[in-house]
Amino acid sequence: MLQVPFIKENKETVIKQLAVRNIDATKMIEDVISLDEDRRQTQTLLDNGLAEANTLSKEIGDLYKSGKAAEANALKEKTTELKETTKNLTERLNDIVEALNNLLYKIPNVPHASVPKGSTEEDNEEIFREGDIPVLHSEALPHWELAKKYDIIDFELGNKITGAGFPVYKGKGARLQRALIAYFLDKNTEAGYTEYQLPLLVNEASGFGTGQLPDKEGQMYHVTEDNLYLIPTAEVPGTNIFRDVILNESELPIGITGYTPCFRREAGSYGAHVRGLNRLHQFDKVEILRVEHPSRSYQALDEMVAHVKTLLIDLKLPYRILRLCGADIGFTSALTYDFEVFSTAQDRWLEISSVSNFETFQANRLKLRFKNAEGKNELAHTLNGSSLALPRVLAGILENYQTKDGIVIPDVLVPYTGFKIID
RNA sequence: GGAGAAAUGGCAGAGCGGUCGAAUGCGGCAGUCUUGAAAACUGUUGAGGGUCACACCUCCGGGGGUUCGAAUCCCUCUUUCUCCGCCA
Repeated sequence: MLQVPFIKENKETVIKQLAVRNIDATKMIEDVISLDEDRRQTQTLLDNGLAEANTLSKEIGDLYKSGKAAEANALKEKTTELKETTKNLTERLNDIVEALNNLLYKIPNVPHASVPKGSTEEDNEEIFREGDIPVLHSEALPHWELAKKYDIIDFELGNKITGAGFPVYKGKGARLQRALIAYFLDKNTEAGYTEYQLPLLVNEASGFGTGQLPDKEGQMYHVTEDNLYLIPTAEVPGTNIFRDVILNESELPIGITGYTPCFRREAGSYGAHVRGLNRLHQFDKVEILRVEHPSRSYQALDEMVAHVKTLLIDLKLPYRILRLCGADIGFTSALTYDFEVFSTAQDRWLEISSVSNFETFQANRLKLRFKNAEGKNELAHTLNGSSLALPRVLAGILENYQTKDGIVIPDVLVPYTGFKIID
């Protein structure tokens, strides 16, 4: 969430930049400012009342000690009224703070200056493209057909065991999946990220910290019995490592990577465009995540983008990078680059990574700070990105690497799979 | 799942219902000393709100209560530890 002092100091810019998301935030911003004003006034009134009560209590204590019980009792009378006032003020303050927070939760992050305005995902800006699109033989198939042909992914079996969107990977399909996970983790570790294994269920506070709660709980599976949520991405447990943490400046930057299954309800999305591996309720993803000094978070974002590029170059998959427009960028993000792999057999681009800088938006919720050079606590910047999301990479490999003899395994993966072809 | 014990500042660890934001030790930071370092000594060292800056207010796991007054008493939740049961 945005910081109130920031909103106050940059009111016009905030409104102008939120317009990039097609939001007219004028009223919300003005309400925030006036609620905050209200908050401070009420707080001051309350504080004065409490100060008076404290003084009275001390006097009463002193009077009792010196044996003047009668005078003490007289003073007690005065506290009754005071208690009533402070109680009312406390309630009023709580209401104001709640209203203020509810409002702040509704305001998305301020887009970076480079984010293009736009009304649909069509307006995302392609900034880079690399890799040759293979020319496939005439009988080339989409990946769900290939999965069936080589018996490596069983969607029907998943339907039986769980339901739609929970595929079962079999034999070389399962092994290829594991190979990709291991490969990505190794590459990320080489690039300086520390590997973590994280919980797959998170509590409410964690969901809140990264912004999935309170508004987007519909995205997550909820275990009501224990009030826990299945993670939609490793970003949630990963970033919450740093909830309520004050780092030393010297500890920055921090980079971590982790593989987790991800669970998403994806309510309401059905149809041809979600066939096969294109959109699942459970999928695997390797994530990279950073905590950065504000002064270099955009440099860090560039480094993350450069790193993800190397993975795709190594896999020899044709890809492009999009700078998301205001209509498509996530609620918590200031700037997001999406990576898409070209799926030849489907003749379409598949999103396989999303790399974002959240600036202080998450840190503010998380209370993730570092002690800066002046010895003051300052919010850090958080960033994360997929490196990479498995199913669509798998789809890309199956489709782009298919030959009449079978699916050729990309060279860099062979040490991990132990085989060179799926046939 | 059952029975007990506990939860205090970066860590360890005191704390009688009033003067406790909290002793003490360690650690951290600054300084003295030293060619430099160590040791020793001196000082300093939680977070949030508020203010131009002070003042002032809040926070001793979370929430609620008793009281003029709560880290201290009561209720409740959570977590941790020990024992039992179950178990990869």
